[in-house]
Amino acid sequence: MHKTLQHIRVLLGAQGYFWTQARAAVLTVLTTHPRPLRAEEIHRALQNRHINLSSVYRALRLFETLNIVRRVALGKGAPRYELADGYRDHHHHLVCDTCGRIEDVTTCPVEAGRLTQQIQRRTGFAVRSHVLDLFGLCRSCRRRGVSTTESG
Amino acid sequence: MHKTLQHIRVLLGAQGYFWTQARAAVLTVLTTHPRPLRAEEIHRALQNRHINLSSVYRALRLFETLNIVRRVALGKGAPRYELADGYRDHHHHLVCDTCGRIEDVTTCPVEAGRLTQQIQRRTGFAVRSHVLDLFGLCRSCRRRGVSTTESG
DNA sequence: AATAGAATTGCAAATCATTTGCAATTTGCC
DNA sequence: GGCAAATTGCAAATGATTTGCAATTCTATT
Repeated sequence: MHKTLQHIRVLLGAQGYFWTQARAAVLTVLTTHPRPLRAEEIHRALQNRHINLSSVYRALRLFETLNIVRRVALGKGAPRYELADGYRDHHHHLVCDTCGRIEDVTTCPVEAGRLTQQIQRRTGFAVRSHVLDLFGLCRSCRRRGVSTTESG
Repeated sequence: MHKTLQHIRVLLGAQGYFWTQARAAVLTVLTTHPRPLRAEEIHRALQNRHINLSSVYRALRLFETLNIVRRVALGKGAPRYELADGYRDHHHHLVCDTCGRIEDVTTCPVEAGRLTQQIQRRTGFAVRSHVLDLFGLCRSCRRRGVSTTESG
Protein backbone atom coordinates (compact mmCIF):
# COMPACT_ATOMS: atom_id res chain seq x y z
CA MET A 1 0.00 0.00 0.00
CA HIS A 2 0.87 3.65 -0.38
CA LYS A 3 2.10 5.96 2.23
CA THR A 4 -0.73 7.85 3.85
CA LEU A 5 -1.34 11.41 4.93
CA GLN A 6 -0.15 10.33 8.38
CA HIS A 7 3.14 9.24 6.90
CA ILE A 8 3.52 12.57 5.21
CA ARG A 9 2.70 14.38 8.42
CA VAL A 10 5.46 12.53 10.21
CA LEU A 11 7.84 13.05 7.32
CA LEU A 12 7.29 16.79 7.44
CA GLY A 13 7.69 16.89 11.20
CA ALA A 14 10.95 14.97 11.00
CA GLN A 15 12.33 17.66 8.71
CA GLY A 16 11.23 20.60 10.80
CA TYR A 17 8.19 21.51 8.72
CA PHE A 18 4.81 22.17 10.27
CA TRP A 19 1.65 20.27 9.51
CA THR A 20 -0.61 23.15 8.58
CA GLN A 21 -4.15 23.64 7.40
CA ALA A 22 -3.02 24.71 3.98
CA ARG A 23 -0.71 21.74 3.47
CA ALA A 24 -3.22 19.23 4.74
CA ALA A 25 -5.91 20.73 2.54
CA VAL A 26 -3.79 20.63 -0.60
CA LEU A 27 -2.85 17.02 0.03
CA THR A 28 -6.45 16.09 0.63
CA VAL A 29 -7.49 17.57 -2.68
CA LEU A 30 -4.71 15.74 -4.48
CA THR A 31 -5.66 12.51 -2.78
CA THR A 32 -9.33 12.75 -3.58
CA HIS A 33 -8.90 13.89 -7.18
CA PRO A 34 -7.25 11.16 -9.23
CA ARG A 35 -5.90 13.36 -11.99
CA PRO A 36 -3.27 16.06 -12.42
CA LEU A 37 -4.61 19.40 -11.19
CA ARG A 38 -3.52 22.95 -11.83
CA ALA A 39 -2.64 25.15 -8.88
CA GLU A 40 -5.70 27.17 -9.74
CA GLU A 41 -7.96 24.12 -9.69
CA ILE A 42 -6.65 23.01 -6.34
CA HIS A 43 -7.24 26.47 -5.01
CA ARG A 44 -10.79 26.51 -6.34
CA ALA A 45 -11.49 23.18 -4.65
CA LEU A 46 -10.51 24.90 -1.41
CA GLN A 47 -12.75 27.95 -1.64
CA ASN A 48 -14.69 27.20 1.50
CA ARG A 49 -11.56 26.98 3.61
CA HIS A 50 -10.25 30.40 2.59
CA ILE A 51 -6.68 29.41 1.86
CA ASN A 52 -4.66 31.80 -0.23
CA LEU A 53 -3.46 30.87 -3.68
CA SER A 54 0.08 31.75 -2.62
CA SER A 55 -0.13 29.09 0.04
CA VAL A 56 -1.20 26.54 -2.50
CA TYR A 57 1.84 27.38 -4.57
CA ARG A 58 4.08 27.27 -1.53
CA ALA A 59 2.71 23.91 -0.47
CA LEU A 60 3.12 22.48 -3.95
CA ARG A 61 6.67 23.73 -4.15
CA LEU A 62 7.56 22.13 -0.83
CA PHE A 63 5.91 18.84 -1.71
CA GLU A 64 7.68 18.79 -5.00
CA THR A 65 11.10 19.12 -3.43
CA LEU A 66 10.19 16.38 -0.94
CA ASN A 67 9.07 14.12 -3.79
CA ILE A 68 5.56 13.93 -2.45
CA VAL A 69 4.08 15.66 -5.44
CA ARG A 70 5.22 15.67 -9.01
CA ARG A 71 4.68 18.30 -11.61
CA VAL A 72 3.16 17.32 -14.93
CA ALA A 73 3.77 19.93 -17.59
CA LEU A 74 1.81 18.64 -20.55
CA GLY A 75 0.05 20.41 -23.37
CA LYS A 76 -1.03 24.01 -23.15
CA GLY A 77 -1.41 26.23 -20.14
CA ALA A 78 -0.20 25.99 -16.60
CA PRO A 79 1.44 22.81 -15.31
CA ARG A 80 -0.50 20.32 -13.25
CA TYR A 81 0.35 18.50 -10.05
CA GLU A 82 -0.35 15.00 -8.78
CA LEU A 83 0.82 12.75 -5.99
CA ALA A 84 4.20 11.22 -6.73
CA ASP A 85 5.00 7.53 -6.97
CA GLY A 86 4.94 6.08 -3.49
CA TYR A 87 1.81 8.02 -2.65
CA ARG A 88 -0.28 6.58 -5.43
CA ASP A 89 -0.04 3.90 -8.12
CA HIS A 90 2.76 4.14 -10.60
CA HIS A 91 1.11 5.27 -13.82
CA HIS A 92 1.51 7.13 -17.07
CA HIS A 93 -0.56 9.59 -19.06
CA LEU A 94 -2.56 9.45 -22.25
CA VAL A 95 -2.87 13.01 -23.50
CA CYS A 96 -5.37 13.73 -26.24
CA ASP A 97 -3.86 16.03 -28.88
CA THR A 98 -7.29 17.32 -29.75
CA CYS A 99 -9.26 17.88 -26.59
CA GLY A 100 -6.36 17.93 -24.14
CA ARG A 101 -7.95 15.43 -21.81
CA ILE A 102 -5.56 13.33 -19.71
CA GLU A 103 -6.22 9.70 -18.82
CA ASP A 104 -4.05 7.40 -16.74
CA VAL A 105 -2.64 4.02 -17.72
CA THR A 106 -0.89 1.71 -15.34
CA THR A 107 0.89 -0.48 -17.84
CA CYS A 108 4.55 0.43 -17.95
CA PRO A 109 7.17 -0.72 -20.43
CA VAL A 110 10.03 0.51 -18.28
CA GLU A 111 9.48 -1.38 -15.07
CA ALA A 112 9.22 -4.77 -16.65
CA GLY A 113 11.97 -4.36 -19.19
CA ARG A 114 15.71 -4.31 -18.86
CA LEU A 115 15.92 -0.78 -20.17
CA THR A 116 17.25 0.80 -16.99
CA GLN A 117 19.93 -1.86 -16.55
CA GLN A 118 20.92 -1.50 -20.15
CA ILE A 119 21.25 2.24 -19.73
CA GLN A 120 23.20 1.89 -16.52
CA ARG A 121 25.62 -0.53 -18.15
CA ARG A 122 26.04 1.50 -21.29
CA THR A 123 26.12 5.06 -20.00
CA GLY A 124 26.73 4.84 -16.26
CA PHE A 125 23.50 6.71 -15.59
CA ALA A 126 21.57 5.22 -12.66
CA VAL A 127 17.87 5.57 -13.40
CA ARG A 128 15.73 6.13 -10.33
CA SER A 129 12.41 7.16 -11.77
CA HIS A 130 10.81 8.00 -15.04
CA VAL A 131 7.96 9.79 -16.70
CA LEU A 132 6.20 8.47 -19.76
CA ASP A 133 3.48 10.40 -21.51
CA LEU A 134 1.68 9.13 -24.59
CA PHE A 135 0.04 11.51 -27.04
CA GLY A 136 -2.64 10.80 -29.60
CA LEU A 137 -6.38 10.73 -30.02
CA CYS A 138 -8.72 9.70 -27.27
CA ARG A 139 -11.61 7.41 -28.03
CA SER A 140 -14.23 10.13 -28.31
CA CYS A 141 -12.17 12.46 -30.49
CA ARG A 142 -11.38 9.52 -32.72
CA ARG A 143 -15.07 8.71 -33.00
CA ARG A 144 -15.87 12.26 -33.94
CA GLY A 145 -13.32 11.95 -36.70
CA VAL A 146 -11.36 14.91 -35.43
CA SER A 147 -7.79 15.20 -36.53
CA THR A 148 -4.88 17.47 -35.79
CA THR A 149 -1.99 18.76 -37.81
CA GLU A 150 0.53 16.07 -38.54
CA SER A 151 4.13 16.24 -39.51
CA GLY A 152 4.32 13.15 -41.65
CA MET B 1 17.42 10.21 -43.04
CA HIS B 2 15.53 13.09 -41.46
CA LYS B 3 13.55 15.72 -43.18
CA THR B 4 15.64 18.77 -43.89
CA LEU B 5 15.14 22.51 -43.69
CA GLN B 6 14.15 22.36 -47.36
CA HIS B 7 11.41 19.93 -46.49
CA ILE B 8 10.15 22.22 -43.81
CA ARG B 9 10.24 25.16 -46.17
CA VAL B 10 8.06 23.30 -48.63
CA LEU B 11 5.77 22.10 -45.87
CA LEU B 12 5.20 25.66 -44.69
CA GLY B 13 4.60 26.87 -48.23
CA ALA B 14 2.06 24.14 -48.85
CA GLN B 15 0.08 25.37 -45.88
CA GLY B 16 0.15 29.02 -46.78
CA TYR B 17 2.89 30.02 -44.37
CA PHE B 18 5.86 32.11 -45.42
CA TRP B 19 9.47 31.09 -45.17
CA THR B 20 10.80 34.01 -43.19
CA GLN B 21 14.11 35.09 -41.74
CA ALA B 22 12.89 34.55 -38.22
CA ARG B 23 11.58 31.05 -38.85
CA ALA B 24 14.65 29.96 -40.76
CA ALA B 25 16.89 31.35 -38.05
CA VAL B 26 15.06 29.57 -35.24
CA LEU B 27 15.19 26.28 -37.10
CA THR B 28 18.86 26.71 -37.78
CA VAL B 29 19.59 27.21 -34.12
CA LEU B 30 17.56 24.14 -33.19
CA THR B 31 19.33 22.11 -35.84
CA THR B 32 22.81 23.11 -34.80
CA HIS B 33 22.26 22.78 -31.05
CA PRO B 34 21.61 19.15 -30.18
CA ARG B 35 19.79 19.77 -26.90
CA PRO B 36 16.53 21.27 -25.69
CA LEU B 37 16.76 25.07 -25.66
CA ARG B 38 14.70 27.73 -23.91
CA ALA B 39 13.05 30.44 -25.98
CA GLU B 40 15.43 32.86 -24.32
CA GLU B 41 18.47 30.80 -25.28
CA ILE B 42 17.36 30.57 -28.87
CA HIS B 43 16.86 34.29 -28.93
CA ARG B 44 20.29 34.90 -27.47
CA ALA B 45 21.85 32.70 -30.15
CA LEU B 46 20.27 35.06 -32.68
CA GLN B 47 21.54 38.37 -31.29
CA ASN B 48 23.45 39.30 -34.40
CA ARG B 49 20.42 38.90 -36.63
CA HIS B 50 18.23 41.26 -34.60
CA ILE B 51 15.14 39.10 -34.44
CA ASN B 52 12.60 39.95 -31.81
CA LEU B 53 11.90 37.61 -28.93
CA SER B 54 8.21 37.72 -29.83
CA SER B 55 9.05 36.30 -33.21
CA VAL B 56 10.96 33.48 -31.60
CA TYR B 57 7.91 32.66 -29.54
CA ARG B 58 5.66 32.94 -32.56
CA ALA B 59 7.90 30.68 -34.61
CA LEU B 60 8.09 28.11 -31.84
CA ARG B 61 4.34 28.13 -31.42
CA LEU B 62 3.80 27.56 -35.13
CA PHE B 63 6.39 24.80 -35.32
CA GLU B 64 4.88 23.14 -32.33
CA THR B 65 1.44 22.98 -33.89
CA LEU B 66 2.98 21.64 -37.09
CA ASN B 67 4.85 18.98 -35.13
CA ILE B 68 8.18 20.28 -36.27
CA VAL B 69 9.27 21.21 -32.79
CA ARG B 70 8.37 19.66 -29.49
CA ARG B 71 8.25 21.27 -26.11
CA VAL B 72 10.20 19.66 -23.27
CA ALA B 73 9.09 20.85 -19.85
CA LEU B 74 11.59 19.29 -17.47
CA GLY B 75 12.79 20.50 -14.12
CA LYS B 76 12.61 24.12 -13.07
CA GLY B 77 12.14 27.22 -15.11
CA ALA B 78 10.86 27.85 -18.58
CA PRO B 79 10.20 24.97 -20.95
CA ARG B 80 12.68 24.00 -23.62
CA TYR B 81 12.23 23.20 -27.29
CA GLU B 82 13.86 20.72 -29.62
CA LEU B 83 13.24 19.33 -33.09
CA ALA B 84 10.48 16.77 -33.11
CA ASP B 85 10.75 13.18 -34.21
CA GLY B 86 11.06 13.07 -37.97
CA TYR B 87 13.47 15.99 -37.93
CA ARG B 88 15.99 14.29 -35.72
CA ASP B 89 16.52 10.84 -34.18
CA HIS B 90 13.83 9.52 -31.94
CA HIS B 91 15.33 9.75 -28.48
CA HIS B 92 14.65 10.15 -24.79
CA HIS B 93 16.23 12.08 -21.96
CA LEU B 94 18.33 11.13 -18.99
CA VAL B 95 17.93 13.95 -16.50
CA CYS B 96 20.35 14.06 -13.58
CA ASP B 97 18.51 14.83 -10.33
CA THR B 98 21.65 16.35 -8.90
CA CYS B 99 23.32 18.45 -11.55
CA GLY B 100 20.38 18.83 -13.91
CA ARG B 101 22.34 17.78 -16.94
CA ILE B 102 20.35 16.22 -19.77
CA GLU B 103 21.73 13.39 -21.91
CA ASP B 104 20.02 11.65 -24.79
CA VAL B 105 19.39 7.93 -25.18
CA THR B 106 18.08 6.36 -28.33
CA THR B 107 16.92 3.06 -26.90
CA CYS B 108 13.16 3.05 -26.57
CA PRO B 109 10.93 0.54 -24.82
CA VAL B 110 7.80 1.86 -26.48
CA GLU B 111 8.61 1.45 -30.15
CA ALA B 112 9.62 -2.16 -29.94
CA GLY B 113 6.89 -3.28 -27.55
CA ARG B 114 3.24 -3.87 -28.03
CA LEU B 115 2.35 -1.21 -25.49
CA THR B 116 0.60 1.12 -27.89
CA GLN B 117 -1.51 -1.64 -29.42
CA GLN B 118 -2.41 -2.88 -25.99
CA ILE B 119 -3.52 0.59 -24.99
CA GLN B 120 -5.48 1.09 -28.17
CA ARG B 121 -7.27 -2.20 -27.67
CA ARG B 122 -8.00 -1.63 -24.00
CA THR B 123 -8.86 2.04 -23.89
CA GLY B 124 -9.58 3.13 -27.43
CA PHE B 125 -6.83 5.71 -27.23
CA ALA B 126 -4.77 5.87 -30.44
CA VAL B 127 -1.18 6.63 -29.48
CA ARG B 128 0.69 8.70 -32.01
CA SER B 129 3.78 9.75 -30.17
CA HIS B 130 5.32 9.64 -26.75
CA VAL B 131 7.77 11.26 -24.43
CA LEU B 132 9.90 9.31 -21.99
CA ASP B 133 12.22 11.00 -19.55
CA LEU B 134 14.38 9.09 -17.10
CA PHE B 135 15.57 10.67 -13.88
CA GLY B 136 18.44 9.59 -11.67
CA LEU B 137 22.12 10.10 -11.15
CA CYS B 138 24.52 10.66 -13.98
CA ARG B 139 27.85 8.88 -14.01
CA SER B 140 29.85 11.75 -12.59
CA CYS B 141 27.43 12.62 -9.81
CA ARG B 142 27.32 8.96 -8.88
CA ARG B 143 31.12 8.83 -8.73
CA ARG B 144 31.16 11.84 -6.47
CA GLY B 145 28.73 10.04 -4.18
CA VAL B 146 26.22 12.86 -4.33
CA SER B 147 22.64 12.13 -3.35
CA THR B 148 19.36 13.99 -3.40
CA THR B 149 16.21 14.02 -1.32
CA GLU B 150 14.26 10.81 -1.74
CA SER B 151 10.71 9.94 -0.96
CA GLY B 152 11.10 6.28 -0.21
C1' DA C 1 -3.64 25.21 28.79
C1' DA C 2 -0.59 29.07 28.64
C1' DT C 3 3.68 30.54 26.30
C1' DA C 4 7.78 31.36 23.60
C1' DG C 5 9.95 31.12 19.27
C1' DA C 6 10.12 29.48 14.78
C1' DA C 7 7.57 28.47 10.69
C1' DT C 8 3.82 29.73 7.87
C1' DT C 9 0.21 32.50 6.02
C1' DG C 10 -2.38 36.36 3.70
C1' DC C 11 -2.09 40.20 1.10
C1' DA C 12 -0.38 43.21 -2.25
C1' DA C 13 3.24 44.28 -5.03
C1' DA C 14 6.97 42.43 -7.89
C1' DT C 15 8.75 39.37 -11.23
C1' DC C 16 9.00 36.36 -15.12
C1' DA C 17 7.41 34.20 -19.30
C1' DT C 18 4.47 34.57 -22.93
C1' DT C 19 0.90 36.75 -25.83
C1' DT C 20 -1.25 40.40 -28.43
C1' DG C 21 -2.72 44.86 -31.14
C1' DC C 22 -1.36 47.47 -34.71
C1' DA C 23 1.44 50.02 -38.03
C1' DA C 24 5.41 49.05 -40.78
C1' DT C 25 7.78 45.55 -43.34
C1' DT C 26 8.60 41.23 -45.70
C1' DT C 27 7.18 37.44 -48.55
C1' DG C 28 4.99 34.73 -52.41
C1' DC C 29 3.22 35.11 -56.75
C1' DC C 30 1.77 37.20 -61.26
C1' DG D 1 8.24 45.40 -60.12
C1' DG D 2 4.05 45.49 -57.71
C1' DC D 3 0.07 43.88 -55.12
C1' DA D 4 -2.23 41.41 -51.37
C1' DA D 5 -1.59 38.60 -47.60
C1' DA D 6 1.36 37.08 -43.94
C1' DT D 7 4.71 38.35 -40.65
C1' DT D 8 7.47 41.29 -37.73
C1' DG D 9 8.84 44.69 -34.14
C1' DC D 10 7.60 47.19 -30.49
C1' DA D 11 5.26 48.22 -26.43
C1' DA D 12 1.67 47.25 -23.66
C1' DA D 13 -1.28 43.50 -21.74
C1' DT D 14 -1.82 39.20 -19.71
C1' DG D 15 -1.20 35.12 -16.87
C1' DA D 16 1.25 32.46 -13.72
C1' DT D 17 4.15 32.29 -9.99
C1' DT D 18 7.07 34.36 -6.36
C1' DT D 19 8.23 37.44 -2.67
C1' DG D 20 8.46 40.91 1.44
C1' DC D 21 6.61 41.64 5.59
C1' DA D 22 3.43 41.96 9.45
C1' DA D 23 0.06 39.02 11.49
C1' DT D 24 -1.03 34.36 12.57
C1' DT D 25 -0.50 29.42 13.41
C1' DC D 26 2.10 25.62 14.96
C1' DT D 27 5.25 22.67 17.90
C1' DA D 28 7.47 21.86 21.86
C1' DT D 29 7.87 23.13 26.55
C1' DT D 30 6.39 24.55 30.89
